[in-house]
Amino acid sequence: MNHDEISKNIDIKQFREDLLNWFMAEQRNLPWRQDQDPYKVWVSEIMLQQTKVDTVIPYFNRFIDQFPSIEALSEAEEEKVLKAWEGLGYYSRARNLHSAVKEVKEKYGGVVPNTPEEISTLRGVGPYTAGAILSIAYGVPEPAVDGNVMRVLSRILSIWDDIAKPKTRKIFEEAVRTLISHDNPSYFNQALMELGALICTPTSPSCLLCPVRDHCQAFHEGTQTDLPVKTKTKKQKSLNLAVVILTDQEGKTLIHKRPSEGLLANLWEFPNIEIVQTIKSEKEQLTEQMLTLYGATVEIGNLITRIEHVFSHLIWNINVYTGKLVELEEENIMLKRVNETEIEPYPFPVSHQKILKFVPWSKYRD
DNA sequence: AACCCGTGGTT
DNA sequence: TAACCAAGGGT
Repeated sequence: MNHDEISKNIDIKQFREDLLNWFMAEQRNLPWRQDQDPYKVWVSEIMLQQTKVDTVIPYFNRFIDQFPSIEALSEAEEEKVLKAWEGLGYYSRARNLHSAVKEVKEKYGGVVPNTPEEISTLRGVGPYTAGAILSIAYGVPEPAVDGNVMRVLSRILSIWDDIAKPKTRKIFEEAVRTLISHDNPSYFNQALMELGALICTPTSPSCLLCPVRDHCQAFHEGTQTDLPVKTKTKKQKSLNLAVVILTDQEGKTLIHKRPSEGLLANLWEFPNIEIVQTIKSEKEQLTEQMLTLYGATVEIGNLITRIEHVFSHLIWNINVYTGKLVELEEENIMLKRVNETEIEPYPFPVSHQKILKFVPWSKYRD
């Protein structure tokens, strides 16, 4: 959709004016809108990926409090960064941000780069985030196309391409390049997203309150709830896990650091295995696998609870057992023996925070 | 391109 | 309640 096709249906100048006037009057007062510090804009944009504003606010405030600058974050230990991210999900965002901030410190003298080419090389900064930081922090007229923008513009411009397809984003980027205000790219991009969050919502948009409904083709044609077109996602797969809370002779409990790649990378958990359908019981499988995986000789006790945890793409059905640690072949960096007072610094995913509630700490408290 | 990667709120 | 949704990126 090029400039001529768009200007045929829309008075672009009037559209910008209506959108910006609405944003200046109605924008929410958010912590990352206090200033245009590129570092804070960056942190907020990473946290806001696939995550609601209300969820991000407390995390953002604590994170900036703890790591107020590029300098501070670049000197932090990864374990501390993951702990600050604990519960937010998509933990590779935290590890990528940490790594990219170190790179900005070393390679760019601590100054976030202000060109699309340079900023896009940073880990975790894709097309959306690059455009968001450049426009919001530096006033560069780059598109920042997220789910909101695709929903809003699919309605305004009556675009029926499937927004689930990766290449569709380019269509919207071209549209934004035509529409964007060069006087205020920051407010223009934020206004499109704010409109998507507050007015032009997915299921029941508040068209009667919309500042740009006069420009909206979908509103004119009554197709606003048919747009955007988005094909279905496939449903999650289910996995059966057995977790064991192993207690040693001193009454300490064993925790394990997950691998540095894949699901919940570098987070801590209780020893666990995937249960497969065989003749062997769960307890037998646990006993064997604890030896194979951890070099741990164990006696499995009772099933103490069952927990379900839903991820975006899979479901864990977890059976939680108690157990005794009889012998550990070797002490390992990836294995730690902890008691209740020592557990706090370790970052756990929410799935294991649920399990944490069932650890029988009281059994060996003095 | 298709799949992996979390979590919590809404419908 | 199952499905959907939210300021996406990496592989």
